[in-house]
Amino acid sequence: MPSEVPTGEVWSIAVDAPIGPLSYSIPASFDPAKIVRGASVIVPLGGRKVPGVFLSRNSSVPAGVRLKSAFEIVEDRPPLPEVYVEWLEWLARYYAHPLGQTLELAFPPLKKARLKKDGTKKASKKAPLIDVEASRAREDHSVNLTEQQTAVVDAIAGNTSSAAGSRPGFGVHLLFGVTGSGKTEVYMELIARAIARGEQALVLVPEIALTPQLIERFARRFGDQIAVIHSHLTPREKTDNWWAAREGSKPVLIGARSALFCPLENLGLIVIDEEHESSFKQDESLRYHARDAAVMLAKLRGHPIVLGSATPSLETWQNATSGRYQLHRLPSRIHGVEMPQIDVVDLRESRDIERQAGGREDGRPFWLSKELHTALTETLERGEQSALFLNRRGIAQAVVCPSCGDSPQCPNCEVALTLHGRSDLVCHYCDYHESMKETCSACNEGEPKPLGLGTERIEQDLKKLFPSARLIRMDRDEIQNREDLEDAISKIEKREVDILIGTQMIAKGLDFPGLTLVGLVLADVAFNLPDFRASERAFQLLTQVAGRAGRHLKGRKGHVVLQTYNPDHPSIQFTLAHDYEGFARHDLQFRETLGYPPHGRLAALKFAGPDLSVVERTAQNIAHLARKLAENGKDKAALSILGPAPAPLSKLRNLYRYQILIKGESGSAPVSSFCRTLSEHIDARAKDKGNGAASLVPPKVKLVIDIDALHLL
DNA sequence: GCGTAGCTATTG
DNA sequence: AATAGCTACGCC
Repeated sequence: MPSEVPTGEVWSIAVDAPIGPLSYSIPASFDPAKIVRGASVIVPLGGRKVPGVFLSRNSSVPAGVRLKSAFEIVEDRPPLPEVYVEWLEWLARYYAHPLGQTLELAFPPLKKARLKKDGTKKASKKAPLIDVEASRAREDHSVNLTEQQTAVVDAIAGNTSSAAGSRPGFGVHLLFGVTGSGKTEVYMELIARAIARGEQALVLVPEIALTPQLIERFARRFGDQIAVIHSHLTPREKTDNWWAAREGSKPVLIGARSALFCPLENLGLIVIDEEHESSFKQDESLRYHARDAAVMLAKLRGHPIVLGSATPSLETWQNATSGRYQLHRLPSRIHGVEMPQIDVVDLRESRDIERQAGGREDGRPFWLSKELHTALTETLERGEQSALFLNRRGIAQAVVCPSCGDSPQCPNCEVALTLHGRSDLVCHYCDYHESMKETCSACNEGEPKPLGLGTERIEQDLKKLFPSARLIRMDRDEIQNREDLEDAISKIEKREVDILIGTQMIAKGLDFPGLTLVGLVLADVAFNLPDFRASERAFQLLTQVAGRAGRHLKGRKGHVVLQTYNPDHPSIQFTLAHDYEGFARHDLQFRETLGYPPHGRLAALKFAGPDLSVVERTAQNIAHLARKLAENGKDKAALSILGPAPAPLSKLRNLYRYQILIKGESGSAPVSSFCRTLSEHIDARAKDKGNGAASLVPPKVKLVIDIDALHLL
């Protein structure tokens, strides 16, 4: 009470720390015009200075608190538009993340020593005006859309063509079409119309798809009117692009997930391409799903959002077929290109395919069927390109001692070590590696033998089998950064490669005219995971990989050879038939019987800590609390608490992992609000510690709440 | 006696 | 998340 309150004004400010908003007094020296909800301000917290955001004027000063004064308004940060504040408040609530740390995402990073600097943003201001004329010119390039494409554009943007007509209101539109059906042209026409209305457009794509090719494609249509944000830009480039979009000098912003947080005053359209991609879900800090968050933003702002995919997530498909979203189909590949021919090879039938590392008379390695061998040979002879896909790196999945059955495990993780090179045993989850011993270290007798298959082994075998073929391997061992990826892509485009071997890295978005054969070496890898979404991911992956074949062939189909031990698996059967809708019907039915999303919602409570028994006990305690809360709550019938159970990967990087799943029935989400309640109880118990109540989550155990969790491993 | 590594509690 | 404050230990 000694510090006299300078102006009497007290504001609730969301600070950049994992705590709720706090109250601060505002010095009289502050420009009253700048003290507005959404403005960025620097405040004292503990012994330091942190950024915060004005929320609201406090009518009453909290009792028993010595207020501190805010330091200064951050001049080089534009205040957040109200609609963005509301959206970020929703995000923070829904995903149970501290508000201050959520709001912070909507600003450019703060300079460490932030004194008055005036130059920073003016530099970026000058850039915009230059290009307007040039981009005008490009706008005039009218693009010929097919009838179907035009119909979709009109359905989304309203029939009045680009003339400044009425603005289309909120609506979620699923653009459902195979690769090559022309989704991008639809996006671009919608964007062009938004620009014509004087609005901005935001395009989100998976980070991996944010290639120069993609940018170029948009640049050809929109010239310098586009800003791009992704994680591989330098901080300077990022800041420049952020400002160009923020100030509206570039009407189009293309970016990965995080670009969603750039506040665009005139935003009138959002496009989420490849909406099913799981990389749209952030797996740390604010665990948001960019697609869902974008839908909420569009709703608050009142404009359309377009989700595009050939294999929509079942969540989106459910919404589209139930009428919540609008479904638009682009049924055929344009320019008369046909879907590839997919042949299945049943690995159970071909006895000669059994693991005989030595190979066979014709020199074929054990993993290569006669059918795929023939197809490869013929494709090589035609001078065309092939791609072999296997979602597994290395030489062998594990090594096993033939005399005692032991196989070396990672000391830090609960997984087998993978063989790389001649004798390198590597853990795919941490950086651990050791060299393979001559004799088994468990029994001192047997000589460890490689078991299973990886891309590196495929490459080795192919080198022997086709000595003159030019091979390239694309997996995380070979392609470490963007540059590697671009080099590889350009090599393939220049036809300096005959056979491409890769993991799912090659599944996404790559489009090579010379590629006519795709071999799926072991399709089973995709769906043999202990996750209820494994079938969905497998179907999407297999369909995408298969779709790489013959994308530019005329009068002939691309060829896909799919090797599997489970030819009857739904993921495979529906892939063969190019039948997404059949797959969706099938898998949705399965999900319904178990009450899994999209029938209801799911949240995961994930525990990790160095001591197994402590982690287990903590999980049990929280599960107990959760069950008690669920019983008392009004939604008790709609909620079920599953577990705790060890996570499928029960130990990673020396941390033991447990999980509790919170499952809520269909309808809107009580799951999120239940988790918030639960989290509040846990926090409250932690505060009560003084009274002898032990904290529910001991310091060594980390608990994260993952709303709408996507990865349950 | 002091210096410090590790752990806890707190932030208006 | 960052930090100030506290405790237990190590050292000459």
